[in-house]
Amino acid sequence: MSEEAKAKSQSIRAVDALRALIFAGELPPGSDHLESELAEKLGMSRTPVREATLVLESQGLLEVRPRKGVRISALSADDMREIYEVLTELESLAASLAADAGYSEQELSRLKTAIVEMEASVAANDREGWARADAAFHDELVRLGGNKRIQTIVSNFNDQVRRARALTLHMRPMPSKSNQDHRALYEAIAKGDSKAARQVHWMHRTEAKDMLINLLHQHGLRRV
Amino acid sequence: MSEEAKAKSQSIRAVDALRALIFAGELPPGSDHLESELAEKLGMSRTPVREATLVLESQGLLEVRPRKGVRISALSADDMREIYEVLTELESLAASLAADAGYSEQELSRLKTAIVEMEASVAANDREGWARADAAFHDELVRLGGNKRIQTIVSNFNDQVRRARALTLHMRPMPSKSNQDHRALYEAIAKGDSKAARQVHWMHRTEAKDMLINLLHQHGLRRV
DNA sequence: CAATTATTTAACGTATACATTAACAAATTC
DNA sequence: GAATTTGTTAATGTATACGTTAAATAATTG
Repeated sequence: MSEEAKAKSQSIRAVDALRALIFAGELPPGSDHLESELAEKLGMSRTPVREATLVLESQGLLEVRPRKGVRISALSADDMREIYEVLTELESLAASLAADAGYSEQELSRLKTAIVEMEASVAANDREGWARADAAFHDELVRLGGNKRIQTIVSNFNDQVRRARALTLHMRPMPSKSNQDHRALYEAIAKGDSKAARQVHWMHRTEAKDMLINLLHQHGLRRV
Repeated sequence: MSEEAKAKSQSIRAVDALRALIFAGELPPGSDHLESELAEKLGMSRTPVREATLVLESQGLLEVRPRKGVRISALSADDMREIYEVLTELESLAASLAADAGYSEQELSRLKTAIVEMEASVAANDREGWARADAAFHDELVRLGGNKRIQTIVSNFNDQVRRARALTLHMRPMPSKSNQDHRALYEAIAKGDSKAARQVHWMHRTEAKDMLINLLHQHGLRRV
């Protein structure tokens, strides 16, 4: 019943720690950091840090630039568009697959819970709560799709746009239309209507993408 | 005008060499290899080999299993289905984006060339030639889509199914229907009909997926 | 004799020393 | 004085030594 291995390797610790520092904004987008600095900051030698940077580079969170330090990725609006195009497509596929899988209401309970939480959060004007429930909804949707490759890619890309979402969370209107979309998607999946599920979610994500990109432009956020 | 840096690092050489060994079947799917063996085989120390295995693991070509050696990935029919689902979706998106981009016939010339080559190869009963041209067609399609993230993912996944494609190349009928699909896709892109481009390619890839998976089953290839 | 516990061993994970290389500065040449 | 060359330095890339850990084997106990 133990959760995880307690004794993680330094490399894994380095990956986790660097991710945390990046998400916390302590290693801001566009900033450069030497391996030796990071190693000292994390209290370990360069070796596990190097390994961690390779992993994080493959996930698009940073870029290893020999002799210039690792550079924390900064995304342009265009990068954001590219990522959202992929997210839109793959999540829509996941929605379609989930509908085809013929889940019972029981099996869709987490999806339902997330919807209820989003609605409660909107009513309470709680944006952070809404964002958490929204993330849970999308995670669960992709999980229900059952395709592990989609799960991996979507998870990576969500990490990459995490900052941009956090930045714009308070700039946008309360997402009430969004909640309607989620209910419609839920119904489509429950009914096993894969065409509708795909369509509804595709539109939902496309609107979210346009919203996000407009906000970035309006607020002059060239790279985040 | 020099092509590339001549002096590549050992890590990069290790990535290239291991990929080549995997594709050549010298490191067969499912086989295990110690870091030290690989290091000796490549004539370098463990360090760059370790770094290479991390990169290749992130690309899904192998799996690092502490104290059991790195295991070369072996894909089941189900893995193949997952990968093809993603390939289908993302290539179809690329087709749609390419159609929207409004390319001139000039800019579509490589696509056209690949089509002509595929037709000539079918006429000459040259499967290897057809496979090369088909790969060129798909690569160019994705390039025309213009989304770098799609290019990266599709390239990775193509690497992963490379063996399965090679294995089944001689089991399938000569792909003449396929050539019709390619022409139809070309027309849709040239006309700027993104809906049609997406649809035509989606169906094309879905049929290819079903064909491949059936062949794997029929020939009892449980993992490749 | 089965099951558990100790021992061994081999492979990995990490630190570290050092070689290599690219960026920068200085010096020299034209 | 500009441009090229040379030298310096700092950071990375690589090898290697060694500690750590998990798998396998042997030993022991009930």
